Amino acid sequence: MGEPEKKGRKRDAQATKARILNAAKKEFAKHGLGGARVDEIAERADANKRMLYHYFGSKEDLFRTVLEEAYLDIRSAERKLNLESLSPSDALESLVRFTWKYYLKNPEFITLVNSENLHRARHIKSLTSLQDSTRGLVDMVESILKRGQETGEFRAGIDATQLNITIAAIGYYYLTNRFTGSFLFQRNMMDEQALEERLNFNVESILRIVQAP
Amino acid sequence: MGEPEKKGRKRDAQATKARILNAAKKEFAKHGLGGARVDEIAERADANKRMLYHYFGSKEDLFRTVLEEAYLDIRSAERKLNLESLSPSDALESLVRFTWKYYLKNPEFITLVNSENLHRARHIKSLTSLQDSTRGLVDMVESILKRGQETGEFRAGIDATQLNITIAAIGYYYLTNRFTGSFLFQRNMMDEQALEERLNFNVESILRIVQAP
DNA sequence: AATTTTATGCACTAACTAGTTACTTCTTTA
DNA sequence: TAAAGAAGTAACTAGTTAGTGCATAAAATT
Repeated sequence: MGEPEKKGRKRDAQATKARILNAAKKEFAKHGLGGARVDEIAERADANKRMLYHYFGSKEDLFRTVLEEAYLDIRSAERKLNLESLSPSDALESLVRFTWKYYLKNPEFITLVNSENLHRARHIKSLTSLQDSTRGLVDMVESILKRGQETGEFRAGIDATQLNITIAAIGYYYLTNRFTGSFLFQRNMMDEQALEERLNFNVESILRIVQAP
Repeated sequence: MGEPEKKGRKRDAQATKARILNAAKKEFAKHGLGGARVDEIAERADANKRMLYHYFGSKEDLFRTVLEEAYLDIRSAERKLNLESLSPSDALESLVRFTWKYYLKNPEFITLVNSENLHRARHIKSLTSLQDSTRGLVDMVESILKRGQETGEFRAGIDATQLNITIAAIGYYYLTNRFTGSFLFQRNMMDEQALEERLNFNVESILRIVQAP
């Protein structure tokens, strides 16, 4: 009864906008940009389609906003890890574990990124804020690598962007292809033990890649 | 003038089927299952839509056939590598390089797999032949790992499926996300030098993951 | 040559979809 | 409290889309 009923609900632009955005994220993640239905988004947001167009302009503009929020959210969460305060190895391990868990808890992120790449990244092209926060992530890894070289833990000459891509890749690929993978490999890639094994394999892989001989 | 004109073309079921399949692969890869247009496929195949339904039953059945062919093709190409005749390290390096080049030359493969995973792998679920050929690939890697342990090149306890997934991941992720990546990292991920650097990074990564201390 | 089977083409439909028009209701503030 | 503006709704439109009915043409078979 504490839930706001549609009839009795007070007018609240912010809240309506947020509901639409949230419903859109789910719908776009589930069906991709092409497969998503504007009517479905409006209905699931418990809002009117006219409101959706009022606040977001078009289906594609809505998609752009959803993408922007998704990217800003993961980059913001990464910054909160405070990797500077950890040893280089621990910092890298933390990042691998965080990335994995973020993908696991936010499976929409992966599908949204896939969809945006199907459309050749044309929606985010105008969002330079995303470039800045990405630069921040690369800098963070670069500084970890530098510290690791200084302590002698890590070898020299590792490209921070390449390592970043690899850290994302080994989690992302496993999870985005979990449906075909579970069928083809004939093992349930999503049961608890399988997930734990994969994460451990990934942590070990990244550390082996950077470790000094 | 040597090209078969639509009017004068002799009837050839096999050829028509193949043209439709080829056009479908391109269309599905470009727009995903949901975004692909049946009319467009028929037109690009220089065939009639009626033929498409005659041979393939439905859009989804056509998609299934395209997927099956794509998977069988990569698995078949992998088998031809003859990795058994190489040293364990060389075999693994060959597999990494081959996988990368296959994705690069067949970008539709990646998009098709992404699309199938968006649909929770429901189309390939009936195709047990794909499970068999996947099993073959895992066995191949397993045998390389075993040989490597025997020669002392590789450490023990590496899971062949995990390694397989990682080999695919580090190439696949880079290429499927090349559009968002090029924008976010502000570097052209597809220029010749970038591709070469990535491939070298990947070969080195895989070898470091398996190498004995 | 007659008959059957397979390949091809056009025109149609029923359902769906992004976006809009025209309107009402609530909230704020001059 | 009256007016202005913001929030919300229902019904509609114009264009698409997957899939089909039906007729015909070319091979294959008898």
